[in-house]
Amino acid sequence: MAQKQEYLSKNQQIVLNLIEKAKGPLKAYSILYDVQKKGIKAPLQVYRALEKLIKIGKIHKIESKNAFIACNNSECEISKATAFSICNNCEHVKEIKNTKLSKYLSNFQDNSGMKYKKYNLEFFGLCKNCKLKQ
Amino acid sequence: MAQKQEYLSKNQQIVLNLIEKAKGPLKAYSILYDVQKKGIKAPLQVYRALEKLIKIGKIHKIESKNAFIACNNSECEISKATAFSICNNCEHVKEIKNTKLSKYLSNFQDNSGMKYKKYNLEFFGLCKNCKLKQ
DNA sequence: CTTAATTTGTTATAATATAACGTTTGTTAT
DNA sequence: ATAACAAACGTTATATTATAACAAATTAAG
Repeated sequence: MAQKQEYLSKNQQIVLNLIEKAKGPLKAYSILYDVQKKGIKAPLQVYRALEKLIKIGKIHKIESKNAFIACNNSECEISKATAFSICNNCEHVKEIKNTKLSKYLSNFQDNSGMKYKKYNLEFFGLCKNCKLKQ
Repeated sequence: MAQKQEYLSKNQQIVLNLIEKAKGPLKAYSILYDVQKKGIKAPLQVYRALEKLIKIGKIHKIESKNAFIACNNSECEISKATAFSICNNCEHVKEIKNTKLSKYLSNFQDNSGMKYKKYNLEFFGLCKNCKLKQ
């Protein structure tokens, strides 16, 4: 489980800190708003930091929400294998840690002859809390 | 396998025809451009048609590409269970038909107590063609 | 040190998507 | 057939998400 050492630049560190202390996924422009006090002024500065953080696996993008969340899972080495559960009611998002699932998907092969190097899975439903309230 | 009969409105039919005859996923504004000769003038007209077509399962959205593709799969009843393979090189997108996979994911449960009603899975890699060319 | 690569700051703009409004069309129940 | 309701329409304006292009500053490696 060797951790690839990555040195983050100032902007990358600022953005990562914010995302890591957030309760859920953050959107790019909300990140921008929050880091303006730290001197980051333009969307591109945020997007560039996000791009790098995704590349090194520190965060993931929730594609269906255009939002970004800290990686919470040692299984998804460098963002190659991601799975999330998303509550349709409260919008709560959680990264799924499940070895069987990740093995199943990482080894998945269909008849197309394509070898998959990466996947992203998003499950939708009602979380326990919201199920009770209905 | 009873087919739910759906009557499409004029705009919905125009947009669906275009998507169905396309070779791959189409983006909303490219759809708009293509259907202007048919009288559709504004983005919202396209987005409304897309929304309905997704709802009734005629098309799917490829979230990582913000693009729309015709449904090619009797397994994904009303868009509840979708899986795609996406080539990182040529951008070719194909809906995956695989009963085992869809059963596995539809029945997937983790320890969160959440019952999943819907999922979207996107696999990335190199398709057979692009693998050869490398 | 110096060369190359990465990151930065900045302005402008592209691409994607929705709000709000009033009108028209289609469906259902009488 | 018509009233009542729901769905779809057309239109304008605007919100949201993301990237292009360029020059300067910083950092890593030979």
